[in-house]
Amino acid sequence: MRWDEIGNEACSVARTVGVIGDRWTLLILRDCFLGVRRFDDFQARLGVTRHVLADRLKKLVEEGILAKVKYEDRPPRYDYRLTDDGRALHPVIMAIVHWGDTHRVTKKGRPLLHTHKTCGHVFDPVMTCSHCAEPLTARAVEVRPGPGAAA
Amino acid sequence: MRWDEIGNEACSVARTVGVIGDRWTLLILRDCFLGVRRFDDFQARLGVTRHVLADRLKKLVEEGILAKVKYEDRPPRYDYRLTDDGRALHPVIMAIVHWGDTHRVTKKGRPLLHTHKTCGHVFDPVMTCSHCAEPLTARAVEVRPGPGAAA
DNA sequence: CACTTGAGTTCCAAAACAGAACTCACATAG
DNA sequence: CTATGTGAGTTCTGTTTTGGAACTCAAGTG
Repeated sequence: MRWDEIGNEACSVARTVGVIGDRWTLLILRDCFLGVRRFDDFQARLGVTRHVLADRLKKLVEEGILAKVKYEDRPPRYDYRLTDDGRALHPVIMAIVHWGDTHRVTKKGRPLLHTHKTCGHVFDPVMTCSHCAEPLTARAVEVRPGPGAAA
Repeated sequence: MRWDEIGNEACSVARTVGVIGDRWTLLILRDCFLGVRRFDDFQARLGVTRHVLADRLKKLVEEGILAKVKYEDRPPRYDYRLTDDGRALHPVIMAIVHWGDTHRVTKKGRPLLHTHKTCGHVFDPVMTCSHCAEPLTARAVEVRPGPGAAA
């Protein structure tokens, strides 16, 4: 399989990975959620080559994850902002952060702390069941083919 | 920045991405959670080259995400199983699946349905706050430097 | 003995990447 | 009006990483 075909797979993981399953793309998204918007800021923070950054941003725009917005007319300047589809990726980034925070800790502790504005407390993200609201564990989840399953 | 240096970054996203932030690696993990254990099964399901598959499995074992377990003595045969650290990645995969299910749907519907054994219902994963148990939104989360923040 | 299975290795050409320099449009300073 | 700076890329070159296919090895099967 090649990467330009992965969007056609039946699996939702494959289709999502086709959009965000690139090392740099995930780091770009992390920075987007931290408020980074401009080309040179991404480049300086990530240390990615400008070449690759331009390519990834273009793909994210094509996929509707980021929007290129003109923020100045003369000279024309654009920045990249999360769309609603892009913001919907927040749980993915939170899940990734949390795994790093709990399974790849350094002696110094966590690099970032998350505060929930709604309740005002520092928190960890917890994956729960939309029906009973209990925290999910891998073993408590059963997977069955759905209507869109492959033949 | 090159990939062999990313594990030293202060950011938890970077450290996690250094472990699982590869296209094939995420698909391998998806299959692990679906119960796939053997080299040839991964290869057939993913369509990845054997070369790359061997490399990714080796890295996952080195990282402690998978364990290589002998399941037959003569001839010696091994399979790959999730460790506890690996199972802790379940929320990441669930978040990815859910984004695909909701933002990259096909007319046919979802390829897989998830049932929560605890409550017996088909569900969606919901990211919630460990403190107040409310569902999280990107805008309700405030990020501040923690003890392990970079200088 | 010929064939199959599981789990990889080896080889080569094609694609992606890192690093650095270069472009372009405009703004500001001297 | 030349010199410098800024934001947002593009181009160039040499190194890595892939994709695809074939090959190996150890053991079991007909």
